[in-house]
Amino acid sequence: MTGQARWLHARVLDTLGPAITGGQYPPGSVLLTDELSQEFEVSRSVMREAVRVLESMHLVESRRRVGVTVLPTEEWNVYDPQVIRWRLAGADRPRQLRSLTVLRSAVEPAAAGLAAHHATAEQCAALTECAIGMVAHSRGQRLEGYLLHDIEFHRTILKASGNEMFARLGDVVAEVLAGRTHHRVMFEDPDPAAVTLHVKVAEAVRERDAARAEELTRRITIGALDELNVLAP
Amino acid sequence: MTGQARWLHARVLDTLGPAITGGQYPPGSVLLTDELSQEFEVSRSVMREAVRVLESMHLVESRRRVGVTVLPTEEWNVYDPQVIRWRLAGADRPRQLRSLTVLRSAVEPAAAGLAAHHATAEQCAALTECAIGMVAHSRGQRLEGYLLHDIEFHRTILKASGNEMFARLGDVVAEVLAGRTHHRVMFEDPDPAAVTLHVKVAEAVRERDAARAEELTRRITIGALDELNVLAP
DNA sequence: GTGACTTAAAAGTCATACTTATTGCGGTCG
DNA sequence: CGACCGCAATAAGTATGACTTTTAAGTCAC
Repeated sequence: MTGQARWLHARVLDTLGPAITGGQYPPGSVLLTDELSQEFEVSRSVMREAVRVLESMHLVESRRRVGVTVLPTEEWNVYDPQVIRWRLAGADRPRQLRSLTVLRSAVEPAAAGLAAHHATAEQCAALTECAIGMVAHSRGQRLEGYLLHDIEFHRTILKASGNEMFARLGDVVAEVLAGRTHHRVMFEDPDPAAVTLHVKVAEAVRERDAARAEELTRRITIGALDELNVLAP
Repeated sequence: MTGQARWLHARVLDTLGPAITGGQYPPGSVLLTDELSQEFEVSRSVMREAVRVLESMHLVESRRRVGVTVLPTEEWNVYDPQVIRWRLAGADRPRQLRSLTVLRSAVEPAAAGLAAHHATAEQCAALTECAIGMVAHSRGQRLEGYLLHDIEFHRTILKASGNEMFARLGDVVAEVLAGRTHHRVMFEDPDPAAVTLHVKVAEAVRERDAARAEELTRRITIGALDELNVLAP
């Protein structure tokens, strides 16, 4: 996903970010810029830029004569896609997946309702196509293909809502869906009920039935929550 | 709110950030680090740190031999509290308030439902106190006092939900409520119906009635949306 | 024990020299 | 005339050293 970052400060962040969100430096820990720059074998300027980025994510706070202090979890910018990725890669992935799924279950039904009003003809077509793709990949251990269509489906709904805040959650939902798929027993086909629901949502949006789109999407997200409760009670 | 920032790079951001989100440098514009550092009379290192922060917010992208390019709006980290503040201070404040209010109307009812399950005794007490405070300040042009209790009420609900993603929206909601109050005709008292609803939500949470808390909160947010539609149709 | 003074540690700032990637130009060859 | 290749100009990236500022913490006198 991130791949070998081009810039030094980004490469430092690839290590330091996950280390902080992963609890390797618990809140209250003090880091020293000079020490870190030696440890990572980069210049102070590079390390300072990395610290600035961490600071803008409210992961750390830099104070004179003290150092760089790791902030308590409540301060973190947990909506920052980078922070989300770091945390999903870490130890408290299950906890993270749960809170994100709860967020989904609040947002996506509302987004679907709005999408029924605002979706363009192209978006309606895209939804139908995604749903068809999901049906086509719903049997025979073709989870990767299924996942791609699933992600695109939800992304399209969020975008078609016409609300910028909803649209920006597309990446988050993609991470959640990918995380779920990749940590499930891989020979298990997706729930047929969920597939049907997606097809019906596409239908409801196309027919401008907001209430139905919202209700059907709610059932999808409730299903996702139930699944989590079964896997990690 | 921000007040004279201690660090130079932060002072640069206080000007440059709003300039970008405000459309003064439209997407595609190219900035040069050297020029900027002269313009702001800071060293290149300071300007580079500022650019790194903007980059981490996905407002700009830095490329060798080209410069610092302003990214299209869809790329921006619109959940970053700083970005939200910058945009609320700018020209498209109404548009921004609307999309945030829609987000509220999706999230807050769900949060209230969860709060009914998870709120501690202290949080229940705080909610009741806030509601009482709102009632007490609901007449006679005491909007500032009303606002403070209103903000605290919603912050408490979001926190009491027990979901970290919801909790982190407390600041956003605070900004929205403040923005709404400060741009309304100031001699108008708050809607009595809204006040009553808050009292009832506090009651429902205390009595662990999730469905009622959710429904009542939904009415509050629908009211907020209606209000927006009246003021800016 | 309290308060004022001193000190030292760490981040912040600045200037400069140097490296590296990339774009765009210009020239050559097909 | 167009396509391709290589060169040079440019702007960001990196490294380093000198200096400033803030502030925690220790010390000394009262």
